[in-house]
Amino acid sequence: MHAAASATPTAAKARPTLRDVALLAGVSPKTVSRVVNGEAGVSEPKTAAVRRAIAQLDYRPNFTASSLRRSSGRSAAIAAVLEDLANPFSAALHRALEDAARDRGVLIFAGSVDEDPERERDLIHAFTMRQADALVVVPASDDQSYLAGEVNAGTPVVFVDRPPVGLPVDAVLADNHDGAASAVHHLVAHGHRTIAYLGDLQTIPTARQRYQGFREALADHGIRPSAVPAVHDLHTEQESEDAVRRLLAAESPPTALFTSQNLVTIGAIRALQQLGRQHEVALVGFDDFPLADLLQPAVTVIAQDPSEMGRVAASLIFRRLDGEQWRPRTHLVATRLIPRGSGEIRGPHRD
Amino acid sequence: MHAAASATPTAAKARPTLRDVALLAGVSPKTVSRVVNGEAGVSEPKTAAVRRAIAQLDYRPNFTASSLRRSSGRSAAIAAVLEDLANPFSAALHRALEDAARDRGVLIFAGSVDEDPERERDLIHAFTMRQADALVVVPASDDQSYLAGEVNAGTPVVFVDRPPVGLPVDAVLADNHDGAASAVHHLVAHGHRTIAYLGDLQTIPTARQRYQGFREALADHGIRPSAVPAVHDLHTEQESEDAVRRLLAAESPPTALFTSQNLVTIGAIRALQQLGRQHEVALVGFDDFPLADLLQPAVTVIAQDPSEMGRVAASLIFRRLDGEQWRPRTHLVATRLIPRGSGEIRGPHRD
DNA sequence: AGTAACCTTGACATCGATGTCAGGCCCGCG
DNA sequence: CGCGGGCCTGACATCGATGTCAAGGTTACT
Repeated sequence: MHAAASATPTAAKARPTLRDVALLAGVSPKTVSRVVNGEAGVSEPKTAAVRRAIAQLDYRPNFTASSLRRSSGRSAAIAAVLEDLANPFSAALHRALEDAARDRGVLIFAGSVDEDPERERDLIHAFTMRQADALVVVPASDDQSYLAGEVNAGTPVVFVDRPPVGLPVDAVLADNHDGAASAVHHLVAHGHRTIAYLGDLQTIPTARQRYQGFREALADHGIRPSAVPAVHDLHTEQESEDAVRRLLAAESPPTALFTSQNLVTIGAIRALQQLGRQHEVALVGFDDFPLADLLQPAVTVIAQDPSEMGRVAASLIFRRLDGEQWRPRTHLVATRLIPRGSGEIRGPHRD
Repeated sequence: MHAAASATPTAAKARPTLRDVALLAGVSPKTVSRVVNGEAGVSEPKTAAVRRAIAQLDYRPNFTASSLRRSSGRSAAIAAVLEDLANPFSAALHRALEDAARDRGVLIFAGSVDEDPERERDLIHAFTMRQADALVVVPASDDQSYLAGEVNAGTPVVFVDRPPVGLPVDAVLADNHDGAASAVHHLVAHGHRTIAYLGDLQTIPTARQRYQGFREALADHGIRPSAVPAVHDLHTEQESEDAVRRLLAAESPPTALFTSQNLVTIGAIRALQQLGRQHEVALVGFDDFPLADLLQPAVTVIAQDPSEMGRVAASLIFRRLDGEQWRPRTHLVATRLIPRGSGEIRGPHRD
């Protein structure tokens, strides 16, 4: 008689545990544990018996159970709180983290925040409840002091792309100020004076920094920032497209555009193409994007290096996990101006 | 006297456990557990005391520990084994999974396989060791029977984009055959007969299916597949670019190109642009990509719907997790031809 | 007044694995 | 022959939390 006849037709066989292996191999659980973890001091015959049992049962250790008991308590997983998994910046960052983590057998939990502060907290909450060993965060909220507990508990935390507020942790940021300034210098050098600024939500620190760099660079050339048009809080392609249309319909329209973010850049291109003016209005966009070199004109950009930012973030994380200590600081990753055509369209001024 | 003086200057305070809360609140651990999980039957004063203690200690439940003990054993995390987190298809799929999982408080582990069968197994191994509740897999190996144990243990598994081999599980696939055929019909309808095929690695099932659809559609129009040029195993933009250059330098070059994948399409565009022939050679690419509509000419594509594929995959996963049962089957997700210009360039034939 | 039914509460075992430690065996040495 | 010292091995407690169950106190009823 089959004592425990299956309740359902497709009875799910429970996963074998270390106990099952021990029973089958005729040894104690602890000995199986030793073999699984490659500890020395198990005789040849027992080792063989255990290996046989493992193979026969297709046993796989329960990693979460073992990390519960293990002294380090490490889960060998880190969490990435990103803006949106599907956007190229986040995806490249995520990928760079993965590559760094792979070497150490560490896995990654990732989630999208979509600029929603509440979602940021929920995600981080969920990740910490699952014992993530470290956090990489692209924040959306304006205050992250709620993370102080985690940091004090020894969890390494690194902010990427945007600085932490109210929390002393490492940050890896693009050099937004310098990048924006170099865009302005480039455009001025090509004869432009009336350079419009098109920017993302002012709640986003990077947008503010870029605008700041933009203004200061203008001032360097003796141009009053208030003399050039600036449109803020553009967060979709459509909003940007509309804004560009309005700007170019004005009385003395700008001869060049500086767009402070990807979607804004693309919206601007769309507007320029529809107006047929893409070869006469200069454009420099912040942040590179795929196929920028195949458009006509190809698009001059201030390229960030999300992969490098991910590598730096990962290195900070792992060094802290390895026990290194230092005072939290900000790590700037340089940007690079890539001239491709749209930024080299000449303006009315000699320079 | 401070009994347990900190060993290191930045002493990491251990995270409080349920026991600590119980001690502080003056109740038993079990009672704390009840409050945390919202179980009924705890008196008002004790509930309040527990809540106070939780707030005071900033206690957060250890989710991995509780899922170890819990009857279901669920970890509320699912794993996504993708091709490359950084490519748009994988990223869109990942994002769709995340959105579906979010509603249920489920998190996602994701990893890139990079067409490496060994990496596929390693990743899946790592995910199952961490008790992922389900697997979403874009396979790279040519045999996944090694997953039989997981499937038997009741873990829902869904394959996406490529069919499973040697494993009876659900699959969510784009209609590659039909999509490729519709590209051919479209080009023939625009007067083309000599349509070159440019394809990815033939080891990839989708590439084979697309080629099959291509050939059969040609045959429908009385064109012998052997009469048109076909280049296989292109896996980078560069290889594709070179291949197109060679094809167009031939004696009677194709008047239209069908590119079976993203990178191949982009390499082809690059070649056409460099030759200045992008307005005379027609092109239809399989798989849509960002900014395809901003190129000149804008690129006609057979669009897949990775988000929809992700949604379908998630729905299958969660229905199985909820206990539904059915025989594994393949779910086709339709493709859509998006005419944008490059595919409507007329060829030499009337039709 | 006595007792059945209920509500709270905590003791205890347990999930799957590992840290600790002691016991049994065999070796070699004095 | 006796004893110290390795080497293997397993018993047991434990990680943080929850399932089970019974004890104790109320309440409500006959």
